Amino acid sequence: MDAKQAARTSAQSGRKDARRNHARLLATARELFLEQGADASLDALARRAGVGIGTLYRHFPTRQNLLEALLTESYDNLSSRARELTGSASPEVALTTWLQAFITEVTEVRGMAASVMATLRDERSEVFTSCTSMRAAGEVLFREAQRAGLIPPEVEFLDVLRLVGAIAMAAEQEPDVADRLLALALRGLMPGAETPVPAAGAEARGPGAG
Amino acid sequence: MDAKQAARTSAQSGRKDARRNHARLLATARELFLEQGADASLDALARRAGVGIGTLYRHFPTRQNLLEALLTESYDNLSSRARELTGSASPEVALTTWLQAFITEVTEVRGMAASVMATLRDERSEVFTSCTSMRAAGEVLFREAQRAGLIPPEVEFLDVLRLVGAIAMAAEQEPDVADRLLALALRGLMPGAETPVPAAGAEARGPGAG
DNA sequence: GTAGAATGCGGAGGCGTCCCCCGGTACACG
DNA sequence: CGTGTACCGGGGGACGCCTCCGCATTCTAC
Repeated sequence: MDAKQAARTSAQSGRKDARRNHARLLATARELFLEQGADASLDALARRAGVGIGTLYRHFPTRQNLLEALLTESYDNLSSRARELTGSASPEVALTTWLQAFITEVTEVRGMAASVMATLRDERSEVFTSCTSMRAAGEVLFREAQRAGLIPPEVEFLDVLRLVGAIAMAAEQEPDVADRLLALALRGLMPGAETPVPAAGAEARGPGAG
Repeated sequence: MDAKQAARTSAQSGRKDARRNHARLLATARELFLEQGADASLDALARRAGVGIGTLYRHFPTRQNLLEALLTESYDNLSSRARELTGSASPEVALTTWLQAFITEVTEVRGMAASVMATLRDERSEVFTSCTSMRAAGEVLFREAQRAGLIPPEVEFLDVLRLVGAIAMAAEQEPDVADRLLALALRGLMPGAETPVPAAGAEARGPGAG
């Protein structure tokens, strides 16, 4: 039985104590991680939840497992948020508002943004379903903005999420820069430039510039 | 004696063995962190450097201290890189090339980007001098691009560094997205939009979008 | 209600890491 | 060459991670 199934199994197990402990651990984890960040001691978590350490590890064999369970809730929040914003008269405001919400949600627990970045690319993750839903819901907003001519057609939504996720990682250390960085990312540093970025190999003095 | 002074003292101490151990530790740290990331075991570092663990902690009381010492070298590299690129016929290529170099340099050691973000804001840091030089050298490139009309005048260079640092943090997990994210950040998601980003409080459905 | 089986619980303990601390030692200085 | 000082080394306590297994609780069948 792998980690993924372990978590799922105990969530649906017929035994009452197992379900209760599962719920208790999840709630306590959210509380503790909010206070201390995603690297809080798991021993402390078990203690605070009033549960043996063995029980914690049976329900969530890895810390990542625990984070992903919490992440699921965040993704679901963001999904409904996106649906609320869909069809807005201003696709621009809708998308930027949602991206702000993304950052806020993900920044709440210090260290969570890294997990977000991980789940964005890992298709085998426990949270893949929630993550996909969120991506789909957000992409609707994105397409609306694109249809309105606000976003160049060749931009990929996944890259946008990655960029905003990167901003969230930075914002965990310095919360007040989140808005400015998001604004900068949206407008672009060099909006008018023709060459988006030179080829990665072009580390020399610059083609045709010497 | 605080951590900052401890490191500085041993770097300049009259004693030969102290200087030798300092240099040895620094070289070994670079080697080990390149291999294993910035969270490699410090016991292992001392062992590999052929030095007692106590010596390591006297020279570098915290892991952050060690990272910052390495960071100094990176910052110095980036400074000279910027100076090489200054005055290029294409300010656009010069700046983007330098920003790429920034990401490459900072991504080399897994976990370093977080320290970079930290030193960008901490004026009391051991590396503040190097960091400031680098910022100044980079800002010359930035101003050239601004003078060429490539960058809106109200953009702040520090925010650019923060954004690129954020991309670097993300790129540590997924190196191949660095170029795409940088390109996206340079052009902007919504280059033509008028409202850069709604006020942080505007979490409602969207003004006038009722 | 009861007995047996299945499943989950709990925490001791092994391991690795971090970091403090102090007895001993090598070096600078006269 | 002698002396004091600053540095060296590593033992050891504290803590966190995770495994393992005897015991308790819950479920199921009758």
